[in-house]
Amino acid sequence: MPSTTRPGPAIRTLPEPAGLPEPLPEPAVEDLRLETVLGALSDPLRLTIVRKLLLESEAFDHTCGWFGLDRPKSSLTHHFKALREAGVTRQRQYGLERRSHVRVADLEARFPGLLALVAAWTPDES
Amino acid sequence: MPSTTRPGPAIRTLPEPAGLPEPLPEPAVEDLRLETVLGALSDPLRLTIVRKLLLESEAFDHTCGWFGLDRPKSSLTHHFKALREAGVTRQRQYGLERRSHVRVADLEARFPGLLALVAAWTPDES
DNA sequence: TGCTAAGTTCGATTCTGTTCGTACTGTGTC
DNA sequence: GACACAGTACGAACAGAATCGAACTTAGCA
Repeated sequence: MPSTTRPGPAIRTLPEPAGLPEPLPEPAVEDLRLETVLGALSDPLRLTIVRKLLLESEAFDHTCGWFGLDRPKSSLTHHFKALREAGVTRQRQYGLERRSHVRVADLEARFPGLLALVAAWTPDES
Repeated sequence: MPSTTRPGPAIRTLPEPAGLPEPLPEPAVEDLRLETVLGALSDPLRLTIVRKLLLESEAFDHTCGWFGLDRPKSSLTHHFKALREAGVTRQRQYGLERRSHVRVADLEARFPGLLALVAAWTPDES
């Protein structure tokens, strides 16, 4: 049992820099479910996204386009939404763009070590 | 890249106690894929199975029946097979019974910390 | 004002997984 | 030998997820 189970009524956001746009709807830290997060990460494309965010950025948010994924936009919307709704990423709307970053602190608090596995992952080289 | 990528033609089994029945077909350690393992673990019933194996046994193998799962046999066969084919569990045939245990060493070698998350998991209490 | 670009929404299709009934297989026992 | 029992195999029904085209929304800009 995580000791963070009872911080009262679901807090949705974390203290982050400042004056940023509101994050799009996402599960609160204490509502993160292992099975849901694992499900979101059980897809190579989404692993690619999260790993790229972990390794090649972490400065700050990135747009869909930044990833250079060769898929139609509607497919990307789908996957980014899946990641966000599982609680893996946080998305913010900056004008036209929707930028994402990994909820490192939240995930590390609830599932320590999980992100390290994602960072160490390599796509199937077959 | 895992450094264990080229031990020649896939070795299928590990040195275990002795004179045990051959394990049913399973992926070799170096063929374990994160996305596949996560997919296998993204199901509450299978998380229950693996967690129970980790916490309440680890002495040695257990039959399907031992888990006391309230599902038809054909469903259980399906889930146990999914776990085995993903490389999470190893199964051996003992006469009539098919017994399972978690491939702790293999998983720990490839995905360190993952099993700890499963052990810490609790079913949705809603 | 009207274009362009980022991304969404919707809906259709396809794929994959789950669930489970029924029939089957093989071992041990009386 | 015949029965019970653990578990599989097969196949159908269903559910949910992936994929993606097409039409839409909206901010910024010329």
